[in-house]
Amino acid sequence: MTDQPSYHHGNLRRAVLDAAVEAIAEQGTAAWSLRQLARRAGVSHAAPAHHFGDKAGLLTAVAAEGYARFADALEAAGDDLHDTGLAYVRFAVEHRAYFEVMFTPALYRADDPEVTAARDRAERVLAAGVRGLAAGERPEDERTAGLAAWSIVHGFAHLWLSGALSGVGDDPVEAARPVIRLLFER
Amino acid sequence: MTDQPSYHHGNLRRAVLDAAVEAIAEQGTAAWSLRQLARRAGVSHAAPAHHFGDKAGLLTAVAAEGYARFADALEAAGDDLHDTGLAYVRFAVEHRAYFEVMFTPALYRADDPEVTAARDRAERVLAAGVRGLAAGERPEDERTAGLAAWSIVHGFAHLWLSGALSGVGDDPVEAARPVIRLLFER
DNA sequence: TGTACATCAGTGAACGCGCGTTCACTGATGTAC
DNA sequence: TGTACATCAGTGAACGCGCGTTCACTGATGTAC
Repeated sequence: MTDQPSYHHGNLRRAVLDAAVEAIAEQGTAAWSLRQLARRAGVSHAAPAHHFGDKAGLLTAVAAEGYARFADALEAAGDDLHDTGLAYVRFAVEHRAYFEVMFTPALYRADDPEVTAARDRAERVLAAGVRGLAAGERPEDERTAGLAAWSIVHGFAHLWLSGALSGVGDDPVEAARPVIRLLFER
Repeated sequence: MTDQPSYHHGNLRRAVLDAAVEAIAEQGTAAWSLRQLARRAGVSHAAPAHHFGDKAGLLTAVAAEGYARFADALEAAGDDLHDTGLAYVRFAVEHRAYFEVMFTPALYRADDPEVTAARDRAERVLAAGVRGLAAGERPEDERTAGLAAWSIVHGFAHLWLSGALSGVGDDPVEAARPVIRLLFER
């Protein structure tokens, strides 16, 4: 996340992170090695370990960056919970590598402070959206509404990523629109 | 799936499958090898490959068995879509290894006939539940209702498995109840 | 401005290890006569 | 019922390979004087 310019060969940290995201998007979260990433990034095979320690360290950086970008995307969607929901689905689809790592905590150190800070920020954006919509309801109803909203967008996104929604067309964000509307506009 | 009694050492195929499910539940879908499974099952290291060919073959068998058990669980829940939804969440929580493999098609051969047959059966149960509930509505509304129902239970289950719903208590099935109710009973 | 030194990102050869795969084999079961 | 043979699930030694890790190094940059 610190994104310092590196000394000898441009920004190696950035290059390795990008290679990781690329490899995960192509091959999933399992089928890659630090050496493969180094080859992809055009650096020595020892460089990734030098920067990140091990795979979990690298994936922790991916998760932290992912949650930060995710929070940015949700914030940019504005105050309407529908739009926040669509932004949630759009992020998952457009950044599937980040999304898959973020929601597979067995892969990384989920208690890393940078990760928890970025994740908390994303959750605060979602919670604010729900509060705006369920204002005046009883606290437990607001909580249920929040869980329902989170579940429906997350479920839609994950089902689409897993290929289960093949009959839904090639624009998952548009396909999500009536589904999200159904939850709150009746 | 065929579950034939094996010749020399009891049911080796079954033993390897059980070891795989156990290992995946403990360590995730990535951090295991065929040799490790063989050790866990107490068989020679060549046995898993003998039966399943490779990791993808083994995971294809896990996915097929998972979808079959999943369809059984949904069928057993009866005609009420709420109960089907709760059964969906319960299956994910109680059989997380199967569930995670099933919805990560990059891990296995998703076009395997046994897999597609079991998956189609599960989807038919879900579709029937939605039809019972959305009867008389326009086709596209029924489709939207089906997507919404599937998304909300899948999202809740996946969020819980990923540890994101830590504030929800230790009984995810009970916690899912009001969330599912919110979708259809207003 | 110039020189000498310290720092440290990144290198690359070397290592030991667990992996998947191969392959000749063993031995229990099923079948033919 | 007994014998001889075929089948094939499962074994275990051996292989070559890519992996993560170590470690002495290189060389560009930053700093002190």
